[in-house]
Amino acid sequence: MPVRAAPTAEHPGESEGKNARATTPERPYHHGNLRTALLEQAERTLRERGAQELSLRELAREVGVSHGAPRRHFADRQALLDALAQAGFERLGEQLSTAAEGAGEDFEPRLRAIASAYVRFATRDAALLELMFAGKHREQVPGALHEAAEHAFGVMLALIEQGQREGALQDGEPERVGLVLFATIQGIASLLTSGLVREDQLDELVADGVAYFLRASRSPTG
Amino acid sequence: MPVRAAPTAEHPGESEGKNARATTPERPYHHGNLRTALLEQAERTLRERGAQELSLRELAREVGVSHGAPRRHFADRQALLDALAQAGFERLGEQLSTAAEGAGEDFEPRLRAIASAYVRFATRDAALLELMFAGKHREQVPGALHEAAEHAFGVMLALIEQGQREGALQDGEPERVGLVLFATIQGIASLLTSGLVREDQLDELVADGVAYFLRASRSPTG
DNA sequence: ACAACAATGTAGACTATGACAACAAAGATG
DNA sequence: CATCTTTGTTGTCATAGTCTACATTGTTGT
Repeated sequence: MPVRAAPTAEHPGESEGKNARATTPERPYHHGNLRTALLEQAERTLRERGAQELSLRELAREVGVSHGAPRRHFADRQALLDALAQAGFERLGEQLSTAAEGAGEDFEPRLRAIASAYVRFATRDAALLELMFAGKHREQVPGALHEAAEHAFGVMLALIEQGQREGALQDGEPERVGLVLFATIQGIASLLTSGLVREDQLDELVADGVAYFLRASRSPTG
Repeated sequence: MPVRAAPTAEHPGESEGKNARATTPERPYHHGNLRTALLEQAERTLRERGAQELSLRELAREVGVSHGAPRRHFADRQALLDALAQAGFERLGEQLSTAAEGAGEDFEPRLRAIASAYVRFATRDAALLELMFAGKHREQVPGALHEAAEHAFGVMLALIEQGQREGALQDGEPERVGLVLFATIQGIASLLTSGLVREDQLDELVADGVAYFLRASRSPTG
């Protein structure tokens, strides 16, 4: 079902050259920044209908481009999903950063702010977060994705180091301490997106998680 | 591509009645317990190639049944996935139970055993665990699935209550305390399946997580 | 025994998708 | 302005999910 009747060399269509402009909005042959447009539309669909519903062909249609076009920017469907996940980690990193900065200088408020921001992200973009942590038990985790994830984790690391400098947290490898915190928060997000905890239990759970982490970090090492 | 050339009323085949047995293994028209067979094969494929690769038609082929047959047992693909997730939660619950029982009577060893068992499950059945926590941000979480999940969580709850009776944990709603523990462990599993932590970091991380939980539970409430 | 009836499988059709290849159009480059 | 590269387009193929009509078997009530 060609949208416009295949203009071959023999049948140059209605010679929609530089003048015929009445019939169609006359989209240019080249989209301009198709890749970005696809990613944006994909993010919308992802949020509204989940990853399973994401179809390259449908995206192409929605963006107003032929079904083969996306292939120039994403080798296959998985490549698109990876790009989405990467963008997700970058956005998450930014949101964690701004949350931390917006919470003042002190360690504890910053910690709470980061945890809240993380969970807020999970609430608003559940499907995206799922995608970001979808291991796919895939052998090849693309480098760029891993890097973006590390960067988001880096925000937490910096916070841990601040906590240690201020004496609120015990010393020790920041990565190791950070992973425990990261796991707790991501676990809460996981319980949320899976529907095992309701949204109205969230604040309490986040507060509890942070409180446990802080309390443990102040106790003598066992 | 019919495996056996469509025996219609006009062409009753070679009248493969009760005697003709030389040509084919002669599968009975009714499989007997197709549902189970499908689930088992699905679990294998899930473990080896992930959920994305799961195809009803391929399952049907592998089990030796026509492509429409699965429909009698699973309304659609999602129903199969839900059944897999449910079975997963049931199996997880069992494994947590046996781990706890096998660890003696004391609270702390039991806690460690449960955490280890959980993470072992995540290691062996990463794709399945992903499926179990795939929120699908679906409005309708099937009741049976939710029930199975609650049951698995119940094993943790019982442990929490034991800890409280023995004074190892503070008092408080067990559900609330349990969620923090659950989140931490599931978060670790999440980091694992997503590839953000390597398998050789696991033991340490689990030990840390449990230690944090225990230490926090013994400190004065903040 | 046997005649409905329900449960389970089969076969075919339809649409959609992802992936690929051959071709067309526009930009970039010298 | 000729050539090369990038980006889109169109057509094709295999496969999947889903639905419908039909076949076979098991079950049940009489």
